[in-house]
Amino acid sequence: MPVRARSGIHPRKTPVQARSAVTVGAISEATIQVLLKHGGSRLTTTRVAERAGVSVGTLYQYYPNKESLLFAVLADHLDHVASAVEAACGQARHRPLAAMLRAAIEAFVDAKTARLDVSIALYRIAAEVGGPALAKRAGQRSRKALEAMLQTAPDVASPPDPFAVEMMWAAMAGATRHVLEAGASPAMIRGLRQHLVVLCQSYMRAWLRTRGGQAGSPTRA
Amino acid sequence: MPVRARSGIHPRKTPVQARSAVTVGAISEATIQVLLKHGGSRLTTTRVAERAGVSVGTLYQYYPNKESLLFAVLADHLDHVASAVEAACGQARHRPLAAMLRAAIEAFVDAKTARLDVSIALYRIAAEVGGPALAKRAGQRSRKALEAMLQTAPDVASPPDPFAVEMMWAAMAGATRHVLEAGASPAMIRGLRQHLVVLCQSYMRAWLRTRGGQAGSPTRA
Amino acid sequence: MPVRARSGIHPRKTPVQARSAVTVGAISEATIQVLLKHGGSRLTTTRVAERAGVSVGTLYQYYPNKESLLFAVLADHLDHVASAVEAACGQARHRPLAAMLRAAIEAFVDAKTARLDVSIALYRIAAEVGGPALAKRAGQRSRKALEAMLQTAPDVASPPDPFAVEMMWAAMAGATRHVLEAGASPAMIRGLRQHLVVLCQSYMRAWLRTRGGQAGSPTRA
Amino acid sequence: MPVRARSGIHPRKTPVQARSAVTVGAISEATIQVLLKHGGSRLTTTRVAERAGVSVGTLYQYYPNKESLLFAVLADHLDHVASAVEAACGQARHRPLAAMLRAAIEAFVDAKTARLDVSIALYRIAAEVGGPALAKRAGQRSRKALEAMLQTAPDVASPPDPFAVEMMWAAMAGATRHVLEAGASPAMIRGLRQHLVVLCQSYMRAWLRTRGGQAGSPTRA
DNA sequence: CATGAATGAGGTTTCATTCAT
DNA sequence: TATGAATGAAACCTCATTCAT
Repeated sequence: MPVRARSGIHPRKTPVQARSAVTVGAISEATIQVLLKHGGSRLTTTRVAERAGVSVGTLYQYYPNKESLLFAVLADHLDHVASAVEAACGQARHRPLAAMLRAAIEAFVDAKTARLDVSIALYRIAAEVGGPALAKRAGQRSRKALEAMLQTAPDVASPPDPFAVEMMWAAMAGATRHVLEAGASPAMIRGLRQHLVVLCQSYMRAWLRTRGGQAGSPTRA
Repeated sequence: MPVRARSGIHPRKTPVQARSAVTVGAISEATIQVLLKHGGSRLTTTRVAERAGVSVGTLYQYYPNKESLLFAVLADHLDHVASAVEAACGQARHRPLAAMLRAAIEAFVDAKTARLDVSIALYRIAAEVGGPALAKRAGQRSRKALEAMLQTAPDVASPPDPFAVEMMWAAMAGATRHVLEAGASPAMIRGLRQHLVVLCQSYMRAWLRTRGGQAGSPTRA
Repeated sequence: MPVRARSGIHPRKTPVQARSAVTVGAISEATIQVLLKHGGSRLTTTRVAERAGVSVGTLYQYYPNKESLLFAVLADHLDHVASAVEAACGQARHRPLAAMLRAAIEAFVDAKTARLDVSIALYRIAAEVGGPALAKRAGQRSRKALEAMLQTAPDVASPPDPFAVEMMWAAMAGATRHVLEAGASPAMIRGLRQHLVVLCQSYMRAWLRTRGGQAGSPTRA
Repeated sequence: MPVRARSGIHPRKTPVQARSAVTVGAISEATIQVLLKHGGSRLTTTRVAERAGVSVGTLYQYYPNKESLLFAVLADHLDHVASAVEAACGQARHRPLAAMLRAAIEAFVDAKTARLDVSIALYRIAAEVGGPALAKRAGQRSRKALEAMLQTAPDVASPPDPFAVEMMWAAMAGATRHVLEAGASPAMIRGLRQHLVVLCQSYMRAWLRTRGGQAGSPTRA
């Protein structure tokens, strides 16, 4: 398997040997540790390598540059979360709307808060590392899964349109980020987990109720 | 009240001569321009000064370091948004709940999207610049205003507890950030503006409906 | 009285008006204060002006540049010490050798330690400011005075040659500097004051004893 | 024993590869060269690196900051001098007092004047670089050695107390500094070397003569 | 393959000095 | 005369990246 492009954001080689896999894992983990301990602006390739117990040179064998390293770590995290949502959506098909939403949202929040520190650390670098682009892709996966799930709801006549799902997703992801970045206490996170369900359930119901009229028309004052 | 700290995040001095005020304004504006044109990691104090038409030394007469410059610009923006929300909340007192929420939310979204590019640029640097701390403070102002407004709603028996308002605020602020960072089209922003109203209205109503029982209990599946 | 050279190390103008004299005095004192508080490398013209309660511009009206300011302050101090030694030497004429030396040495140490902090602060900048040159001039005055005094000693047949006096002066000035820079305790300084007298007395006597033979020949082992 | 401090005055790492040692040596030597050629205030890390034939980055791999570089060079010099004194004191044990003192003093002066330019250059930066603290430590070594040596003098009943030795050391070190900073001619240095011996011999003898009475009482006038 | 010494462009910050007001 | 805002050269230091060993 040939080495890939010398620059760009993709990993340089795929770890096929056991040793490589261990090294890559160590580097990934070290990246997060350094991020947590020193913050984004103090994250240097040398420090990451040191923490991972390898030399800088070795780090550069697996990642063509610093950006690709951060990109990979962030992508991993987002993929992991998206997978969790997909799995939950798959399992909740054909259940009532409320149950569906609860399942999806709890899966999302749990995935995000399983390693609270990691989530927060990654929010910090997201902006400098193509985070929005990555988030878009990961978000699409989640939204696709949500839509597919919603199609199977027995208590919903016609499923919500993509925009409503996008909106709900924005509220879920955005509110979660907002709360975590504010320095969430465990109690706060439990509250978020519960209320996000209420919020999405009521939004979806409200939306479905008005779908006959002008899409998305909120109650007029 | 001149601040003389050699370090820290607060401005170094307050202009006493007329031309100083002009200079400070130019630096602020230049910061945003550079942020927009080059992005956070390419923002250098030299470039900002150049763009502002002053020397680096001048920049450092007003801000003790780069961070304080970014901090000040971000704080300005957040203050501006918080003020917009406060104003809207003040004007919407004693109107029905739905109208209240619409007013507040539209004011918020409008303030955030009036200068779309600025908002997006500032999201990019927020993490590196004490953004969360600032956001917390600014958020508190907004939430206070929202709570005070909600107390005067004629069609609400007992007003929502602080946590519900916090949650709603997280959804508003978070969803808006999410949408803007995803590269919002004007149509998208209009959708956001409308749907955020639906979302908050339905959440508030759902919350009020259940306030007799266990606070925040969403519908069980 | 015309303004002097625009550059160089000499004060720019001589204070003829009362106001000027006050200003110059304030600047001098401020220089020492800043030196004590911040150290030589943190001494800036702005800080000195601030401390003196004038603007930088004003400072530059009296001193053409930073070096001249430090030079002036150092010269003042050395002149003051040299004058003290001269006065003591003048008063001790015609007294026995031991009394002469005691008078001169005590005057020197007292002048140097009257404002301990100032002496120490000035040692710190001496090297960067033509200190050695200044010290040479001030030293010459003191040595002249010592020589003149020694000529009048009733218990000395022929007075010591200039080199012996130079040597003694080096020991006095050098040992004092050494002790003060080491962070002298008051007890230490009292010890210095006493022992320097013993040291110089015995050196002079030893020297006079051997002056018949090869000048400066120490006892052979 | 690699030291990793990002700040402070200690070297950053110890060379493990062969070429590192060469680099470190070159930097040390270059520091002295630059000091001699440009003086303390014109000594910049860039210039030192240039002269050493390495890049600035390399310099900063071994010294965390400029101060630590100067500190190291100064410490080297003082250690070297202290070692010379120690060696001389070791060899002169059990010889008569006068011979002892001559040996120690000549060793000291010779060590200080072997590279006259270096000594003078280092005096210039000593004040800005923790020189007094270093000098204290190095002085202690020398004084210990002197005391130990004096204990073995066959012609001295009871050896001088520590303060007398401290005083003598202050005179030796101080006078030498004074003479060298004044721009010593070779003849002057020869004179210093001889007369310092007389001075210390006579002081010690005077001190021993009076040790029965009040310690350190000089002859009363 | 791994290592870690070396590179050097580039960023941040300071401060002596000037000059319009 | 006094002021203090402005200047900008120059210093310090970092860190992504390379490559000889």
